[in-house]
Amino acid sequence: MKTLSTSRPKRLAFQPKAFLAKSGLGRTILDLKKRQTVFAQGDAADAVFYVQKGRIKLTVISKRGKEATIALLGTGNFLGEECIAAIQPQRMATATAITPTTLLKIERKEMARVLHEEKLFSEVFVSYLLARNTRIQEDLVDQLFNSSEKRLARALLLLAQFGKESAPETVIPKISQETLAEMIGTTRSRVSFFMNRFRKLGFIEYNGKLSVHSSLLNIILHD
Amino acid sequence: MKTLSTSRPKRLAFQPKAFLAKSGLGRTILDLKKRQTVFAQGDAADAVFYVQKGRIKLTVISKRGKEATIALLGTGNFLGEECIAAIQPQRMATATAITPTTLLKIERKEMARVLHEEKLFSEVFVSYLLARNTRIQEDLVDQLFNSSEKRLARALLLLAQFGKESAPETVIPKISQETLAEMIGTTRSRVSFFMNRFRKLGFIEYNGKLSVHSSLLNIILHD
DNA sequence: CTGGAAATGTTCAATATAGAACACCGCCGC
DNA sequence: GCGGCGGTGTTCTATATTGAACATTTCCAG
Repeated sequence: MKTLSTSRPKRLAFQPKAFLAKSGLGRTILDLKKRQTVFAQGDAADAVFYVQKGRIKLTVISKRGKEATIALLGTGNFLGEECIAAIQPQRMATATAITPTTLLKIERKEMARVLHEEKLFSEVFVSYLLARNTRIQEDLVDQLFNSSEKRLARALLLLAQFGKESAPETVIPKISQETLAEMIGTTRSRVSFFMNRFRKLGFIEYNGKLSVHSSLLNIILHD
Repeated sequence: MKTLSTSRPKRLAFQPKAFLAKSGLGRTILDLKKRQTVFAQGDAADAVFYVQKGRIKLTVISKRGKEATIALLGTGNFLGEECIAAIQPQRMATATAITPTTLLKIERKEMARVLHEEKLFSEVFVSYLLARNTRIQEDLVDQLFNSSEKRLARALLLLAQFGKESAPETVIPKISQETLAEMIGTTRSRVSFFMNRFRKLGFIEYNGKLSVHSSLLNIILHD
């Protein structure tokens, strides 16, 4: 029942779609509906995916059946890279579409080949890995330092920026309290509690749509 | 006051020392004493380091002065990779030697060049990034799912394996309860409490040296 | 050897959190 | 309109955790 991570790709002068097409890769295109899964935790891992459009949720399930959301991935993110290095690769998380999504599928071997032969692609991929690294690390630090209230504030702020270039006050795509709880590592009742507190304080608003006042939420987050 | 991460490099047929020497890199060798710092959080980031020998601790400090240990890095690990991708790179953590340590220093530009021109090096580096990624992710999941008691058990198990190939019962290099607390995200008094519980239960022993019975600790960890 | 610093064991009250339980929507299919 | 059913708001109790305080032990430097 837990997690957090809305990875934002670096902006690069790189057209993966065109590139992948040219290099004979990415011939395989997957279209997923909401709630369809790309792969499940424990599956054999033999391909990497690239998010062309849409949103993917990465979740892990514990022995006790608790669920944690490791990351939300959007356009320009890679998925399932773990298969490249490992000897006998297994998916460590379950990937599920949370909106209609288009993916490019790249077979493991192909990925290895392109990584070797295409400098530009390789460079982009390394950048991506570095960015993701720092993102996960930030999430970890957040967990280590902050209370669940602050983690929620941070999660909302990150969601507000997801896909957008910074906007002071943003409408957040529909996301259940249950998922939020999984993202920040707490219970739904706790999320409900804080959401209402934030609302009373005027940090967020929601009837049908959820919108946040980033500047105000930031105050909570930074003390 | 918090964290966790003992990254283990993949074993690869690759002699970084020889390689770096050959490619005209790694001319700069740093020898650090215990407690010396490589770089500090907030510093400008203009070089990557490679651990030749010894141990490095990565820590982050929060606004409130709490400290978290993000990772322990040993032989074969890279350090400060974040400078490669970012536009105006800043060190996100402080790196401190916890044993006498030898590092190879690779200037940012040099790193970029080698990454482009040396396939083998590039491959090793990507592998490293992937391994580190999954390691941090595991730490995050650990935080999201487990209680501080289990996190401590996990930290001890990981320390026992650090550098070694699996050993059922291992002596762990000296590490303070304070650092352990920073690694798993709790207080020292809590660590002390659990350490004594583990000792009473026969999971660990310590007078001068600390040694763990991996199989027993594993039971705690996996329920 | 000796004083002080650092690490450790232990306690305690104040809080935060988990987890389960229940009522209440609001929407949708039929 | 009638059931559901998923998402919410809310409450409550048992635990876990913090954070500070203090005593004791270990470790060194001089």
